[in-house]
Amino acid sequence: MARRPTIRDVAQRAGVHPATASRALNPALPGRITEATAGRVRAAALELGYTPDPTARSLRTRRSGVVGVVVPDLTNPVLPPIVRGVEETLWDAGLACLVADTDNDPEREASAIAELAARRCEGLVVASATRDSATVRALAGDDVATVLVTRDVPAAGLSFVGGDDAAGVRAAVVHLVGLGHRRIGYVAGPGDLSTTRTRVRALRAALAAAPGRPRPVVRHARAYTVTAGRAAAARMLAGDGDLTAILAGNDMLAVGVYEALADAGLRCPADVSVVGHNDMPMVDKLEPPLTTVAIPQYEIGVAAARVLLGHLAGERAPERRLLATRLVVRRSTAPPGR
Amino acid sequence: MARRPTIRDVAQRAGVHPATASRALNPALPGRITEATAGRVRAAALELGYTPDPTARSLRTRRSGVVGVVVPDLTNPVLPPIVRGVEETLWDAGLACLVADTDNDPEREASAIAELAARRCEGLVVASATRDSATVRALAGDDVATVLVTRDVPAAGLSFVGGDDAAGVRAAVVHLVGLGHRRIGYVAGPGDLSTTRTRVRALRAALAAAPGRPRPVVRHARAYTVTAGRAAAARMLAGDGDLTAILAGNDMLAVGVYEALADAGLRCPADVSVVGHNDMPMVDKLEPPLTTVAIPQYEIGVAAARVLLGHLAGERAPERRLLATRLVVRRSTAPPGR
DNA sequence: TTGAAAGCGCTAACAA
DNA sequence: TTGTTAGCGCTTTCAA
Repeated sequence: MARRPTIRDVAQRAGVHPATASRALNPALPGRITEATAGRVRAAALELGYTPDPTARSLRTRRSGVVGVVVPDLTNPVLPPIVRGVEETLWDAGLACLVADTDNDPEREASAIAELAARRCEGLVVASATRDSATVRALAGDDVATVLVTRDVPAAGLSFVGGDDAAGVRAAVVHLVGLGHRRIGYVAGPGDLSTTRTRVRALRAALAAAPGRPRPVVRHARAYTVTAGRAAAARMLAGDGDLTAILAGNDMLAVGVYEALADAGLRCPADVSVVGHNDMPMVDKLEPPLTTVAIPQYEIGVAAARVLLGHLAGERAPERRLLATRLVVRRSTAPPGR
Repeated sequence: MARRPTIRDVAQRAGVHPATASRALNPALPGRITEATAGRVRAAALELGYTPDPTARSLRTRRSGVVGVVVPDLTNPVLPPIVRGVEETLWDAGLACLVADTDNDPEREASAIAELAARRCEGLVVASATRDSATVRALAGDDVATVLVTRDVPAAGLSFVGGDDAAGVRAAVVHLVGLGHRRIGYVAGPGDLSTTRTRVRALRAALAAAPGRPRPVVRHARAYTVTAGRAAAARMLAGDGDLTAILAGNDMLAVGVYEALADAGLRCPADVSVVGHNDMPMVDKLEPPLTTVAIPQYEIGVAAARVLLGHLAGERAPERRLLATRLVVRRSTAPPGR
């Protein structure tokens, strides 16, 4: 027998009907089977090295056992830990992950999601959504289980899992204000991402609540990249030269801020303190090591997978989970004017 | 019609037989179709929003359209660019990627590959292989198309794509020797990985060819991680205190070397020069910026995907592709004894 | 060029 | 508890 064994081969060998063999190998199916026959079937399956054909099973059960994972850019160090959390959790639940990278391109997001739907993914984990993504919003109408990660789409009625960014930014501001800073700038990411909005809003609120109500100075970078951060920080330093601290929308931008400071002949933290967001790998090795808002990346991935599993199990109501963030103080922040 | 349209719906609407509709929508199939009927079928498909069910198609054609990608640890910054190269190239060829992370665990590698095989992956891209992986070696006997990436399994008769590490290490040694270094240490990775072997062998050969034939000092780290690198470098410094330069098996280890030097009160590059391998993201932001052997990560991924596509197209002979590496000189290397 | 019939491997529904 | 029948949606073979 050169070809792979089928359930019929197993059944024949065990002297039972294919349907019986199927039930014996799959206890979840309706119909109790004698332990005796079940044993014979299992033995036959083992001897033949039988593994069920997932394609045939999918066709019959209408369940593919596959989940789509859509990421904006796997090269961004924040994402791999999240993807790992998703992947490991789903894998343990018997689901495999089809990963698609959109390169932050809405068109590629649309085609990726279409292709994943065409492949009959049972669920979708989407980390690439812009706030106004029509593609993602359309998912809410579909019956496909969906969880947004990190990047939310307001009012889409979809589940969302991310870090509690507002609390993180608040802690960062409290930290800086406590050190004595009153002139604080914020290098934000692109405005079409929910993360940016959330963080900027939290910044404004935190400053409004701080002693002396420092005026928020906000500049948007064109992307969450080092070069974009450098450019935005340079503009900020040119416009508001008296800043003593700069928060960055994420760690990539923070590295850009470092570069802009160096360009301007300013030292960190002696002249300007810097705070990042995400605590991505390696930022503790920068000079100076970066103070940043740590988000539980792996746990976010795990939580997203769990929420998705809930939807696949029949839970219809969308869920929002904000996981605790934590300010990690390193050497990029210090009292001003030293 | 709440349910998705099938080929029968399309056929009915176009007034033809399902088989005809199938042929009309899939020109590659045998049997020429009149442009007139083909047009009607296409129109019907468009109106109904028909997309073929990949599951049913797979069952019939025995092709899943899915490729498995097995990585040792997505969190390692070298891998994401490679995975992106693989994923984008395969996606453009109409293949989707199932990604599995083994966490550097041979057992998980075995179960991942088994599961991917059970899911009828048409091909496999394996970046997790240890030199003696029985699981991977068994793939050579199977008929499943396989490409090893970065980590080879000698004599397995499988295709391999990676960087030209030997040339890279040679260039690094030439660079150090040119600066005047004669006492050079090598912090190697685990010995069960082909990358480690290749790089260590290249180091020995390069030193043997250098003026004065410097004696190679090699210590193995237990894993390609910062902490393991730090420990190995500490042992090395304790044993051979007169080293003026240390090459590291990869950039993670190099960061560990930085830490061990700091622990020992030594400065880089004033006291000891350091060279890494891979040029992973952010190592140019370390203090000092790391001199390292750059491997074309994304291109390696693309090349691996291309080789796999070749196998899927019928090419049986295994292929070996070593992509050019390049020494990137930054500030972690300088003449000795300053 | 098109239609008819069959079947990929599995499991759901029903019957015994 | 087990067997029978049928069919998931598609494509392939064969016949017209």
